[in-house]
Amino acid sequence: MPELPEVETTRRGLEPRIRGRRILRVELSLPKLLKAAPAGGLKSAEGRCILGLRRRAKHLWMDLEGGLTLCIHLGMSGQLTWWDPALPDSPGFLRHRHTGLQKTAGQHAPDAHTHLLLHLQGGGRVQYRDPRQFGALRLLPTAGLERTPPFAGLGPEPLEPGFTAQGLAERLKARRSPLKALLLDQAVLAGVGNIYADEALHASGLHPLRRGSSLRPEEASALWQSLRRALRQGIRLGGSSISDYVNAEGRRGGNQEQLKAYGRAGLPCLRCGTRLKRIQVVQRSTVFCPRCQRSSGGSSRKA
DNA sequence: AAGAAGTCCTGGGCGC
DNA sequence: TGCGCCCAGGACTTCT
Repeated sequence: MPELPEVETTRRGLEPRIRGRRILRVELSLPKLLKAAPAGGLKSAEGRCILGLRRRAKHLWMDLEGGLTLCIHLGMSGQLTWWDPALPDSPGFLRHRHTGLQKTAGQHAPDAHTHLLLHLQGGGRVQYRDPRQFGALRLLPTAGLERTPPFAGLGPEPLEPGFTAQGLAERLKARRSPLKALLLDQAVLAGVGNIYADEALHASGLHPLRRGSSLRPEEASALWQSLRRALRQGIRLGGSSISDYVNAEGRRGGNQEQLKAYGRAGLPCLRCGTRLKRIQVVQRSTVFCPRCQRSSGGSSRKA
């Protein structure tokens, strides 16, 4: 599931290849992905130069000349890749696990799940592939983008210097929801999803059902630090490839092998050896260590 | 107003 | 070998 580190990895891989290039033609084969656009639809992007690629939360913002920005959200299975006409295509997605074969690395030709192509001047194209179709495309005015729905309500960027432990504590202390729900709430802080929420809670020794209002200042500080560490590590290792995620070159990340909680239910905790438990919190699978992440620790209540 | 629940969608894993 | 069931989940909408 592309969260902040995966989206940032995609941005870093793609931006140098597309900045300063002109979009010649746009092909959108799944129109329902387009949630907002001028009257001309995505055709309005044709002929415009790409000025840069920014990230806000889990969104990618492709700034175009003439004051428009193509906003891309990868949903949970979105892949935004660069296709180079000079390179060979990989043979495809091979069966893995039982056979020991991996998904082949490298660029892939468009298939039935490729919903958007941006053909650039001079050859090459940006490809958007999204098997589960949870992604979203928007073509919006660049000016005031931060104040435009659905971006207006986003919380702070957890890796920005302005995001402090005190700031996180402030945001959590008025809330009675479970920590897990608060970390997933993009209005509380932006860019965290199920993987990094579980990792940060495990690293900070906090039970996912602890209520935000129950945190002592030092616990909020620990969570702040764990969160930033988990996100930074995710970026450093090129993201977590759990199901579909690949970077701009079509390659898998390396962080999935470093995860200590997410996806490890029933396996021993890497810190204390206790079997990790899985519970549901706000309809999301949540893995934690019943020993390292105790629900007590002050004023929390059983939920 | 915060919080809970329903919705979209398809590939993969599993049981039979 | 193959069918069908169920799960995974980001964020929007709807409801209490």
